[in-house]
Amino acid sequence: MNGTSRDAKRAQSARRILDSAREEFALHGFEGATIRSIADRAGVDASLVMQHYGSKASLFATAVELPKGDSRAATEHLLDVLDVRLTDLPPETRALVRSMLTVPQAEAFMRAFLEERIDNLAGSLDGDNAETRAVLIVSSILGLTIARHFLKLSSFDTLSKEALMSAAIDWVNALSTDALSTDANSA
Amino acid sequence: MNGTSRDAKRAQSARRILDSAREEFALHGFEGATIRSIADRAGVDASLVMQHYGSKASLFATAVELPKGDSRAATEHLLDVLDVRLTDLPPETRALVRSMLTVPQAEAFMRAFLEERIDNLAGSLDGDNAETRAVLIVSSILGLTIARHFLKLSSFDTLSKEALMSAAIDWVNALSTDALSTDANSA
DNA sequence: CCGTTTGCTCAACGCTTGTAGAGTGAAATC
DNA sequence: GATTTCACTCTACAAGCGTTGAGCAAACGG
Repeated sequence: MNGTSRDAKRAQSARRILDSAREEFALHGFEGATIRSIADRAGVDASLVMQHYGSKASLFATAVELPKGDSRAATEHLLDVLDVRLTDLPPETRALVRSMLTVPQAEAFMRAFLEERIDNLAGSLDGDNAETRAVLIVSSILGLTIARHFLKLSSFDTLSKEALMSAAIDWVNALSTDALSTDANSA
Repeated sequence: MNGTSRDAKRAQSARRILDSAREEFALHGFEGATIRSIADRAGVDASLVMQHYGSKASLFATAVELPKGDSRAATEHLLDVLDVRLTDLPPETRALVRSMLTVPQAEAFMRAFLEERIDNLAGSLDGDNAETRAVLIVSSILGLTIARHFLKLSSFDTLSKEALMSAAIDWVNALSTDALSTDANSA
């Protein structure tokens, strides 16, 4: 009448596999990570990975699934995002970003995600050119994320997180409060 | 006594292969592009690619080699960079960026490139926190480039290039002229 | 204690990949 | 015009990949 020992064991290994997948995808991307490397990391045979998740693609899809309910993106929330992006990234986010330039599926997912972010942000910005400024903000945070966590530019070791946050906040505020002129000294 | 017909033909096919390689690497990244797909695009056998460039890795290295002599990066030049990043990217740059998240070699190359850019820019900026602002500028241009040319966010279709340039210039100017306060209303 | 179920491993497949070497046919040399 | 040279193709190989199905041992239900 137990009924938990077997199921629990299966669920546990499924979880271990998923965690390993996230880490491998985060480290090496979709193509770089192999079913075997994921299985090895989980201390398990490669076949078991298939039996649990069907295919490498669907494993990636579930590994990259974001925690959900993240759709509020007002300006104040933006600072939290910025904070997170400057400190640490969860493995599922790292996995998604790592593969977005080489895997069409990940690219599409990322595009949809960022476009939603831009729409929400543009809606909560006052003044002219709301969408333009929203695009600028979201793109810049993306660039900051990549430079910091993937390219690991040495400046991020040297500079304090506080200095970066402070400058970034000022700059986001500049864009958020419509402090922009409509004319500039172009070359 | 001719001596040019054969050499010329060889040089010509080498060139065609290199162009094909750049395009394939730009489209699919290092791992996604195959020697065979490159050879096919060049209308040539896969073995010839090897005989010309030795290995896939060295082909990628030469395909990604930037035109050289691009090391001046003053603030005014920044606007040109921004302009280029918002209009079109040469295939070698696309190839490099495409693979920078999955190929360690490309990642290292990109890091070195951006760090040099940051150093130069920081040197030519006045005021406090020059390096912090330089990091912010360079990272943001990177993000803009990725969002525009790789993720192809729909906003870039809607918005005019001029509007984006104008906003981006204002914003770069804001960062360039030290118009930042050192305090902000954080959450 | 028996028969069944089932989480897991083993061994193997078909395919694609980068790469190597033999072969071919036309251009260059004499 | 015979011989050499060489740009190029053909064929093949070894390794790695995702994926599959048979088999095993432990957990279950009676």
